[in-house]
Amino acid sequence: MQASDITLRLLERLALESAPCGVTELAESMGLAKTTVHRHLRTLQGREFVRQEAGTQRYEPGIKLLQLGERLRERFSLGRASREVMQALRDSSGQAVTLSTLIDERVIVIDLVQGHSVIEFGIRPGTEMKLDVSAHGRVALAYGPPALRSRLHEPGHGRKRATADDASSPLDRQLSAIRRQGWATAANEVVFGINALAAPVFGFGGRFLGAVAIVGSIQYIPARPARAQIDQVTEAAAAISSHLGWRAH
Amino acid sequence: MQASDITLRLLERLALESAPCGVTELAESMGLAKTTVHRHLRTLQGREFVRQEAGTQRYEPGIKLLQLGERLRERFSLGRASREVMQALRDSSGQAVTLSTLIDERVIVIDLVQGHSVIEFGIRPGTEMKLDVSAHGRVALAYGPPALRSRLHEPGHGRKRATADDASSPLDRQLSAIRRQGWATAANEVVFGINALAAPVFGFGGRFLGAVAIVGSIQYIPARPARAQIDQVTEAAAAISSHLGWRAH
DNA sequence: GAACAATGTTCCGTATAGTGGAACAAAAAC
DNA sequence: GTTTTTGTTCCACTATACGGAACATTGTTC
Repeated sequence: MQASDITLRLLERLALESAPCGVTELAESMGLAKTTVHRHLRTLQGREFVRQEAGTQRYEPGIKLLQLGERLRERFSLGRASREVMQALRDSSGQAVTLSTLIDERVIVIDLVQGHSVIEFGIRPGTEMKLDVSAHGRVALAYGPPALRSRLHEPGHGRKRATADDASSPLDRQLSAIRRQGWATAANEVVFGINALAAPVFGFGGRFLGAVAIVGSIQYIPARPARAQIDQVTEAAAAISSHLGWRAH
Repeated sequence: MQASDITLRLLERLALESAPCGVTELAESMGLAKTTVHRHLRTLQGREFVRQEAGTQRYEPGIKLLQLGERLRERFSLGRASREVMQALRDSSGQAVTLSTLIDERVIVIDLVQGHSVIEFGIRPGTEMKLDVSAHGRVALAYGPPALRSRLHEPGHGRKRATADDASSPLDRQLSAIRRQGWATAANEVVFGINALAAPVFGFGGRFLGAVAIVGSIQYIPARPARAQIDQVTEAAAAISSHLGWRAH
């Protein structure tokens, strides 16, 4: 569907841009006629998805996207109970807290409680985490559906493995270790100098739903975290799980 | 533009719904053929704006909207400096903190720091506040561009006034009072039992940018707030202003 | 201050591309 | 097992979106 597709591309483009855009500029970079772009912008404007800056006549995203995005946060989020637990974990650990869930077999960060440190780390909600080079991703691999593991072979998703189901491969040993201890870390993997400590969240019947993690400088979250820090995270994860109807034995 | 408009309406509809929707259901409620809806959903799916639930084949919003919405927060927000100040205000006041700004002459809540109370109030980012029956709105009226005041006469925007520019009208007296004291409240106006205390934020050259407010039960924020509480809010507003390049004399 | 080069916007003919009825397959309800 | 739902495909018609060219406004340059 051509027309609608152009509209969506335009919308996305405007939202990702950090300043208002002109018609000509957009038309050239998207390989379309000025007229076409203009007509699409009008349509988007009609539903308040974009607005036109008053002084200059350039276009920028409207508040509709903000409203819809905010609405979606609640829909994807694991209930508001998780927010309270996350804030408590932030207060006790002093680090930023992230919550991820599986959407279409991809690990997506859906919520973030900023840390109290001067320098704030921003893992934007909506960000996809790599499966095997992030704490969230490794927890998902260890506790999530087996189908996830096969995604590792897809291009762009982590290191290749020699054989498809080699139980003694380094990755599988890692995952067993994660299952045994109940948590995972990823020091210097996503960003150098940063570490994350994640633990799984389960729903009714023990179904894997996602992971909570604290994220911070490796100075505060060492590669081998302290017992107390680990307990804070695993207990927070267990607290969210119990709110969602699953009590660990 | 018909096709694009249908796509946008569908997108909005799906985002506002709280559960996945079926093709037939959508088609009937929007007065379109099943075929048409299906084709549009496919297009939306192609750009990851919607996804299809695995088990049942119903449609629901994808993560794209979440990502774009999150991106917009930063764009509309008054810099990340405001977040730190807002969190500090939340900690010192114990109440939820909201930040609003003017977009197209409308007062829009763009950021929210949740309070620590057991019951959390959720003024969702993206929400538009009424001009003369909210603390944010009244601050905008008092300090914002004069054009705002004329919007009061539009239908659905607050009480009508007898004459267009009656300097001695109750509203104008209210606004003068707000300018004199530097803050506004709105007890029991938006929601009964809830009060808000707002103060203006200025940018470079003293241009009005928006307002910060604490929001909470009238039990904690009385109709006539305590001096200390007022100072907390006005000082937070001044702190944000100074980050944005305007230092009150 | 006039000539210029940008911008966003409108007009309009043409051919593409989106619409919806009817038929399809595959589940869910009875 | 039958019936009624669901999501999906096929296809002919016509509405509809595309883009070239001309327009109206702005800001720039000499």
